[in-house]
Amino acid sequence: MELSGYAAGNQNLDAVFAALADPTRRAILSRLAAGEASVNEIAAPFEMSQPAVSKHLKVLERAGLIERDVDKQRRPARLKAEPMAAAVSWLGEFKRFWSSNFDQLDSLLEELKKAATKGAGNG
Amino acid sequence: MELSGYAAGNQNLDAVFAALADPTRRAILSRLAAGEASVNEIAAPFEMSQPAVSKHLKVLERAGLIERDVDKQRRPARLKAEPMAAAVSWLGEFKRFWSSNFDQLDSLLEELKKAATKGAGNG
DNA sequence: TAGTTCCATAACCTTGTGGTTACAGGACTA
DNA sequence: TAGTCCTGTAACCACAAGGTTATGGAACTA
Repeated sequence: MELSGYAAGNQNLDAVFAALADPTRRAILSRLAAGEASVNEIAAPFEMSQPAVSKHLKVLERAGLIERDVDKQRRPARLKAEPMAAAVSWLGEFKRFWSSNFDQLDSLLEELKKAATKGAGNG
Repeated sequence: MELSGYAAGNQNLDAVFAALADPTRRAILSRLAAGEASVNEIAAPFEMSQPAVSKHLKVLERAGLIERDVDKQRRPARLKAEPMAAAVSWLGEFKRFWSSNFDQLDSLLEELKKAATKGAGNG
């Protein structure tokens, strides 16, 4: 049985969590939540060279957290948050250890997981 | 004021996500969800030396994900999952990008967060 | 006391990570 | 065509990560 929909790619959890472990990359993801952005736009707020940012984007891309487009000379990055669901799903197994306030979420989450596993293409 | 309960230590997210990025450490956490365990008990299922496991435990401890006890010669490790809430809270900002199935969680989660911030010591 | 078990630490090695500068190449601009 | 902008890649460096073996110390056992 196990988890069939979310948290299926246990393998990818390594890459996802590792990608999220860097504050620059988390900031990039937050920025991309507001819409896609070119490498220069992404790099602007950081005191860091453009190649460094390109490397971070590569890490995020390998984790499946972003996608790259091609718009003439620009390679805009676009948020692709689905792998986060796998991360949250894994963490969800520990919900009962966080705080009893979250216990109420447990049944709801399971219902939603079942629904997603049955019907949803989620991507 | 800021976020007092969940997601308080943005700093610590680095350590938490980094700790979770290793499959051995995730397995250790899963094992500890069933109850505290000594180093040898933890190390048993892994094809890995005891010092290697000790190192992993140190990483988990620095991330705040486990605590160590002292029971005679044993140093049992105990799950301490609160930092996971910070991780989930950060990831929660992206919920709307995962799947529309999870939209329903949004308001509920916020309510719970407010309640936890007000009253709960969560520790 | 002597031996054994449990664990931490030290020293070391290999690989990965995060940063740099230098450069190349595609696509606009004049 | 020449120049400039945007981006990726290569080469390099410092350091952290994950593993090993060796060792030492505290506590139980005989």
